[in-house]
Amino acid sequence: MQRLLAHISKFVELTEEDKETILSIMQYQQVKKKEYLLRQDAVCNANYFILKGCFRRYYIDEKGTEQTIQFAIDNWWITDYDSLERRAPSEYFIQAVENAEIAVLDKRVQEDLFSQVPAMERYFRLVLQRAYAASVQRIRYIYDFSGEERYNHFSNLFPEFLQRIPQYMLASYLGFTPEFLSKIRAKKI
Amino acid sequence: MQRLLAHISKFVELTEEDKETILSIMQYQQVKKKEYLLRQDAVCNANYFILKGCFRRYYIDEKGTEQTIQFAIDNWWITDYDSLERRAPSEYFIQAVENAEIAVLDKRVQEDLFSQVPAMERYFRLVLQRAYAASVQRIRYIYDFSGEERYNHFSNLFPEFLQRIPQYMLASYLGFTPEFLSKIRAKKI
DNA sequence: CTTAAAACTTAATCAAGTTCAAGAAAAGAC
DNA sequence: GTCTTTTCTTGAACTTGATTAAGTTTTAAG
Repeated sequence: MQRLLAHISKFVELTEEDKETILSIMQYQQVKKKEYLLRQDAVCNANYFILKGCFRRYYIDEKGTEQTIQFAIDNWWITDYDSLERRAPSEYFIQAVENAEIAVLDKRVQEDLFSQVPAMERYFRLVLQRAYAASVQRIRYIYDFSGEERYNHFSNLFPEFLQRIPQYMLASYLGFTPEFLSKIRAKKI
Repeated sequence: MQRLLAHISKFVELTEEDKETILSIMQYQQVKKKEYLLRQDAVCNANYFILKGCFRRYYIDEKGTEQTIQFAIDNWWITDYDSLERRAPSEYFIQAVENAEIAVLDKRVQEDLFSQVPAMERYFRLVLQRAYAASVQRIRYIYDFSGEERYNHFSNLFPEFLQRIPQYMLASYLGFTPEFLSKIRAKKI
């Protein structure tokens, strides 16, 4: 859980008391590969901070294919904010891509955390600001670059990551089919 | 400026004192069509709330073409969070698409606002949560639907909007060329 | 009212990526 | 270790949308 406190401390100042409050309100949890934190049609009940490992958020499209819309690794939060906030059934699955350790912030105690540690409100504002900017940047990548260019860019940024995830997950994340990814890779060799 | 207070009040509770503080810190401003709030290579100095009118955020791609990455209308905020927060030169232009009225939150007084009205920190957290969810949803639209489907969806959601903006701006926002938009429209008639 | 600039249309050609289908390789389960 | 399931590959036919270039319409300016 020290990773979580370290991450928060990069954005806001925390007293020792704040740290204890955070640790008392959030839950440490181990998650096995392929386990779910959220399934389609369920209401999302928590925000999850990844201490170690990798998760993905995906949905099933009209053709019945899984489409990965987000990957999250160490030091990222993953949730469905829309379902979490509106208490509405989610369209998404959140699944562990590999064995992982997480810190859980349950919706029912989220408000307690904000009132006891007001700095956390600021922390989430800053984290969301980054997430929003990254998401807009991703739209720009989709518009500006071809599938092959996006693959090259991704594999340069996260070379070790390529080994950890199945190609069909990466293909849908990058916005093309697994067959096309296969062809891109064939070209390199 | 009452529109701004009304919008904030939808997310958090404000006392009369809070309202006065907000009004004293934020600046009302009129903007003419085609005027800029931000230009490429400048550092973004404020977050802008649109009281009335329409703005767009765009960049110039390698081919020298303007690509509109965001539209913002009444009751939305527009800025470049990345430039604003990191104090780095922006890659974007923010321009009025039509005559507009805005409320300006200057970066230099933003912290004063948050310390005097802590509810604003929460308000921005909630606004950013929505903006982030909307941006991810947009990626999903790009992946799931064809250009024609995205145009139909947009024109059903914002029929009056189609009349207000030039087609080349909409085409780049939806992720295709003006020529292609022209073809889609020709098919309908 | 006239002219220039900005925005839009049309059509032919081309490239990027999908679909479908079949087979090969890797990874888990027993 | 073998069997089953999951993941990856290959190729042919097809679709969507980009590009280029010329012409038309609309808007704004003097």
